[in-house]
Amino acid sequence: MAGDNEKSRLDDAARAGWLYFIAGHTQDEIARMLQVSRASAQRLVSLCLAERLITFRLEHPIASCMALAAQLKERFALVHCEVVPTDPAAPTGSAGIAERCANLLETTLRAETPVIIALGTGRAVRAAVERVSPVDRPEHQIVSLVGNILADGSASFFDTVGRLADRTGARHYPMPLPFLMGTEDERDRMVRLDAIAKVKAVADKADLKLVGIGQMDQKAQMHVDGFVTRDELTEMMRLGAIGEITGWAYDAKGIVIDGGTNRRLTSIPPEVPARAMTIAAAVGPAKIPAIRAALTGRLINGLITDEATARAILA
Amino acid sequence: MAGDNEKSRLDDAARAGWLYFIAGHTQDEIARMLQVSRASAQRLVSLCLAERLITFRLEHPIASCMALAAQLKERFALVHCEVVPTDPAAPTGSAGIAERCANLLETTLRAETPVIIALGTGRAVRAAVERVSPVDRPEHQIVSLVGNILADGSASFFDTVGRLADRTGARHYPMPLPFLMGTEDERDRMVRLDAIAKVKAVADKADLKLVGIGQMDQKAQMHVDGFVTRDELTEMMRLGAIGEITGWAYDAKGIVIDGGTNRRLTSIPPEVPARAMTIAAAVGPAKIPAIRAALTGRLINGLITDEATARAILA
DNA sequence: CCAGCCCGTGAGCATATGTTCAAAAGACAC
DNA sequence: GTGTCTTTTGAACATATGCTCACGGGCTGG
Repeated sequence: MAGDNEKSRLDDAARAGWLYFIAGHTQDEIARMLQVSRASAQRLVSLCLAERLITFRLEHPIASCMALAAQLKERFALVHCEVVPTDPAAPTGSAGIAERCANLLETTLRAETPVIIALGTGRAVRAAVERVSPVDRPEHQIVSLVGNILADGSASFFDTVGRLADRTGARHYPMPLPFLMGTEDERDRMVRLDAIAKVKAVADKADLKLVGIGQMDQKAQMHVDGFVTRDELTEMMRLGAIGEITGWAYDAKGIVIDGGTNRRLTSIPPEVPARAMTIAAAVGPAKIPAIRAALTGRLINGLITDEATARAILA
Repeated sequence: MAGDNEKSRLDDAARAGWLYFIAGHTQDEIARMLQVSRASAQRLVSLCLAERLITFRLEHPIASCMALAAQLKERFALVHCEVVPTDPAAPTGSAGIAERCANLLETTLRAETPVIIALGTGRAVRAAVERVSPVDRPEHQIVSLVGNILADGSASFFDTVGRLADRTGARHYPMPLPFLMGTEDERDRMVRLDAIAKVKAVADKADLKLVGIGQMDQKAQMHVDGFVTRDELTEMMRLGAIGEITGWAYDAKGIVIDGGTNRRLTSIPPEVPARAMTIAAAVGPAKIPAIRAALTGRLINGLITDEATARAILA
């Protein structure tokens, strides 16, 4: 009659689970009702959970976001992942994303010990920085991962580092040099300059890197914003570029391409696989292959995105 | 922006609920994740429950039984109610019922202070008694609610009192007198006999009364078992009888009928509404109207039945 | 601009829950 | 039966949860 015992044990487990979760009794009460010790009642409730006799259903848009985040975290071994509900009003709307990124920055800035935050460029990062509420944390350091001088000599308006430093009083290290140099040789000489090497040294010690992800297609932000010419873009696409992080173009496997603009790029090169907390903020159908590749290639170990994008990445 | 706050609060509640119930984190961990105090995390989890953002589903036959029992308890203000799964192998099978009744008896017998248990007759009660495991409790008392001599002078085999007393060593009070007397007058004289009056006195102090419910139709057990003749049965039906407890016939409203065999019945009359714990064990489609009437008329304040019957009673 | 109200907060405590461990109860082979 | 092995149990402790209360920040209506 082992089956019977087994069965009646599960029955009791179900009863206990019902009384606990649905009727809302304490385990003490349940113990009395079922004529067992409290410890046994606890075991029954555990068993009910372990045997999956009881399931939880969360009736809220957030639920699927949480589930997607957990899946992404699992699948790509991320240290951090957040998925926000897709705003039906603004499908590309990164409002939620920006909010979460800002929150992440604030959390990091709230740390007792001095921290170093490295920032990429792009609308997502910019929006995040804009939402950080001012706090006086002069002991922290903010460092740029990307040169912010355009090909035409003008400064990019994505001065994320300056903005964040404004809000915190932190020491900051912009990269006052062109995004792209004319030749590989020029780039190599430039990054060896003492001032630039120092910035790199700080960036290498960053506790948190927050970056955007750009897709490499005809509408690549990098080109639209004037960082690269159409020809340069086309060449990178020919070399297999599918996305870029801080300007570093990579292919569908998330491997950084050796060639094209990457050879003339002054940005701090990504660490592969990412060791420091390296979080990308990216949303939108166009960016999906780029995000997936970045995750696959371990260029990042954290992601903040929206539900629709998360779903597509996992699909 | 009140709506926004409201919404984001619910979002957080949903997040907290997800992390708590689905991901299985502690509220402390959740507090850290959501950047709030532990107390607030607790409030969010509560809110999630209060707003019914999360629902529990118990995938087990027991679940519906528990729900039905709770409904019956609520609807008829019962002090005790148990619903066991209907055994598909034996639809009339009272195995589960007997088990539960036996358990109830054992629990009662386990009491520190001396208790008085009153028993009715019928298969359900008999089966329950058979399943009680022997314990030595001589300080308790077992008393019969029903005379067990049939019209033909033979003893009913439903000697529940004797059986239970055997198993417990308790003092017991059978009712060694005919179930029905010839006339009302004879009955009145009989129940005034000192020996019988004493039994009644004990029964009136009973802590637990366990009884069966009989339907009053052509297949009434009371008739089948030879307690009443076909004519007597027919008369009671004409008077509106729909069920009986310890022989006392009652109508569809659960009101004990004044007339017919009830006037010649020696059984201890029911207390209406039931004050002592008065629990009926009854199963089966045929008994449904009788059970419902007994519940409605407060002839009983406890019920042990099966799922199918419970569902029908509530329908 | 200010006082007053009110909601939300966190500290601290009472309760409830989860876990460990030694002992009892069965199960099984002999 | 009898001894051994495994399983289950309850006591005791360590954590986690729920609740109360006094406080503070923000909104509202002068």
